[in-house]
Amino acid sequence: MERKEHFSRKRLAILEALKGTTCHPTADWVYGQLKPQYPDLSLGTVYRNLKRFCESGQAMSVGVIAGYERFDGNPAPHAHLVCRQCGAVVDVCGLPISMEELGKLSAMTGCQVESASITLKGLCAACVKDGKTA
Amino acid sequence: MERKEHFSRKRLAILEALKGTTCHPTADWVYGQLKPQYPDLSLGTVYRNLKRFCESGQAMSVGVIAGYERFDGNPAPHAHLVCRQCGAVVDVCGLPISMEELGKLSAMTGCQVESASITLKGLCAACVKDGKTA
DNA sequence: ATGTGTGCAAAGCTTTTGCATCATC
DNA sequence: GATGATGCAAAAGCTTTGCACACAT
Repeated sequence: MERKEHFSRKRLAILEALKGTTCHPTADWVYGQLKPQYPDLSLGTVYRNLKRFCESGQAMSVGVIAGYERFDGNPAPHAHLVCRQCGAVVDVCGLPISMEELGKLSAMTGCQVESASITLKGLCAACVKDGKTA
Repeated sequence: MERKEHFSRKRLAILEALKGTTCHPTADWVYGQLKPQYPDLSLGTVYRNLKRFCESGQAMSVGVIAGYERFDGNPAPHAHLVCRQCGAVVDVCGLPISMEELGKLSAMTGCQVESASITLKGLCAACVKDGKTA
């Protein structure tokens, strides 16, 4: 009993929308982005597919920020900065955690560390420029 | 107009419950923990106070894990490991990010990095021992 | 006394899910 | 023709909130 996957246009469109942006969108953002082109798109479908992508490794979740789950179509490990002012999530390169460190941690703690994610908090470049620092 | 804070017993109990555990509880866990001693405790009160503690810096949020927000009464910066099997959140010492690194990142990206949090995924020590590794 | 904290319960919100229908293989 | 995918809408579930009352100062 092989499991066949039907590659629907909408699924592909959702994946492309996700991979075509670096804004780490919410399900609703993807929905709004695709709705004009696919008027009969359903929000449930967006949720179903995003979840599917995360499980299959084609995408990942950045976590729940301000009540909304944020997704990331970039599979390469990298850090994120969450702007406390505008809520933007921006990629940050120069990940300072190595697999070596993870191995050390595993040995020290008795846990089995499989992956690490770094989340920074602060102000994004745009908000820094605005100078509206609270 | 100074703002007076009334230190109610329940508020103190909630804070103590949070600081007295390392399990990074949910609001519901705290509620269940205190309910026997405070039969008229309300879940809303737990939520209100946890939120308050986070805003005042007496506690922090570890984020939303499996649909529940997890809280941490330990103000010292440290990493967390989320067990993908049992959902436990355990503290991990030996934080490999320095303020120096954060400064570098700020300069490189134009952002203003204010704090960093590291979240590891894998198996907690207990689940490693059980050997039920999927 | 005054103003804050709480209980209760309803509302709010994102996300999930069931089922009939449609698309893909 | 089968089987997987989707639309629609209801359900689920955590969290928030309004209001009247109780408590701390």
